[in-house]
Amino acid sequence: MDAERQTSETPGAHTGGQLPLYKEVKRLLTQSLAEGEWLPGVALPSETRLGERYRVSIGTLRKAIDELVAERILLRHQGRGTFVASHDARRTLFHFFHIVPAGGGKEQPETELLSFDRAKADADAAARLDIRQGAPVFRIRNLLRLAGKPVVLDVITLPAARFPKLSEKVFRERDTTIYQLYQERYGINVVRSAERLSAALADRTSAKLLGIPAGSPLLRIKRTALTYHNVPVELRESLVNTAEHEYFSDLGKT
Amino acid sequence: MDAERQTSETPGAHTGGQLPLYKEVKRLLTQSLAEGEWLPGVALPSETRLGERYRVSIGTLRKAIDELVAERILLRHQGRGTFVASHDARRTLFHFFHIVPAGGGKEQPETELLSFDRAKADADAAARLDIRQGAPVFRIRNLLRLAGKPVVLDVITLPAARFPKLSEKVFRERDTTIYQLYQERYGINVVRSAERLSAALADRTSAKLLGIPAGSPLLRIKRTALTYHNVPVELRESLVNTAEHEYFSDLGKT
DNA sequence: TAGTGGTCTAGACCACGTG
DNA sequence: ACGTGGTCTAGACCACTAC
Repeated sequence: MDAERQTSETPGAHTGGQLPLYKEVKRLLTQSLAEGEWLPGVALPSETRLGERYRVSIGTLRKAIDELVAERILLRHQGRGTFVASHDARRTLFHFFHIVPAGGGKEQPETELLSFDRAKADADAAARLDIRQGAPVFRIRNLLRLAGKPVVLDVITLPAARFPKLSEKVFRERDTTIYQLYQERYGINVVRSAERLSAALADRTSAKLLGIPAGSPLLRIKRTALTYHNVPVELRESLVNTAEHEYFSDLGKT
Repeated sequence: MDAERQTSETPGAHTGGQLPLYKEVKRLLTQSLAEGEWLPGVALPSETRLGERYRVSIGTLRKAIDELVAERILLRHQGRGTFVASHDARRTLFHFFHIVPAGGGKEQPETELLSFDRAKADADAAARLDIRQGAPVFRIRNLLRLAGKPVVLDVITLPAARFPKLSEKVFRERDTTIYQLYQERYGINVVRSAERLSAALADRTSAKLLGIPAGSPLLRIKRTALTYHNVPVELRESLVNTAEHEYFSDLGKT
């Protein structure tokens, strides 16, 4: 792999360091991804070539890629190549939008921008975004409709430092998903999210926007979206009217 | 692997069938697990021995086990062996109990049995448990306390056919987790769960049990618990007071 | 010391997608 | 026909655990 590791002459004896070689390769691959060497949607060099680049056997290289594929950071297509996962509408829907009709199936939400503001990070947001308290953030509120009916109210918090020159205009005129916007305009690829759920009652404002009586029960979702190396890039608090929809969670799924 | 597959003499040419060899090995391993050949907590034969048993190379055998480990059905311990995942209190807490204090940390819940009844499966339960409508089921209601305070109200539905001679006494006298009970008494090992969440309002009964005002918002969790081969074995509907707790969901976590 | 899983390598062949 | 990922094998050595 590197000079220190290459001292041994016998094959299969490369465990000199404490970190397995394939983990190191994975780290280097992730780093290249984070630096934008391979952009979302494009194919990586072939496994043979990557093996040569990192001076590891193809088996070791594959093991590194295996893990990135398991984390849905890379996608393999037999006969075509290995690709950087890209935020098309389908991926966002399947991996980051967990609201489904109670009956089953899955539909693409339509988004309506309600407001766009600048603000300062409070203590909680700062901690979760790993920025300092009081740092400038953008606050975006959206209303999401499913089958034409309002179902979700989103409040998004973005660290302004990572999204230079973001404006209401950009948000209003986009015709892509929000994660596609981050990706295309800022090179930020959201690869994972962690969510905490609770129940709440609709206040007057939320109720009116969602077209339900005040005091109706709502599902509250607090999400942290992460990019490569588990760096947080977005906070989102969603209020969901679960009268006709549900949040679907299936861990351990193969 | 089998006669048909062994016709080829050259190594590395075993892809005669449509299913990869390691998938077939995985299926056979899962089958042995489901049949109780290796019980929860015990070590499987060594990889070398299993490779001989299924007449595959150790690499292929390991790839089959890799997937079962990723699904948390097996556990590997370097130097000790590969073990069947077992429902001790810790595993249940970490992999099947997603309620955490809003502040963080994780605590073991105490369970109080509220009622134990026989009933007939309605259409929905029958469909989810893959049994016929009207088939006999057990219905168990539990109150779960965290740090001494009531937080969760559980209604469990079990297909009676899979749990012969289950009685209130058994449930009342257990000093283990419920999934340990299934495991030890019925040889049923819950390995995965799928959950659907929504928000609801506390009715009078629930409110009284949880010590909150009627009309308080509650998180409703509908869980299907599955054993090997994704066979459903338990339904559970939980009502959670999320005033001081949250449901934690982290898909895609490595 | 012996046995187990963990890592790494090298090479052959198969299946798929593209031209 | 060619290049890509997918499967399978065989063997060497390392790291950990138990005795």
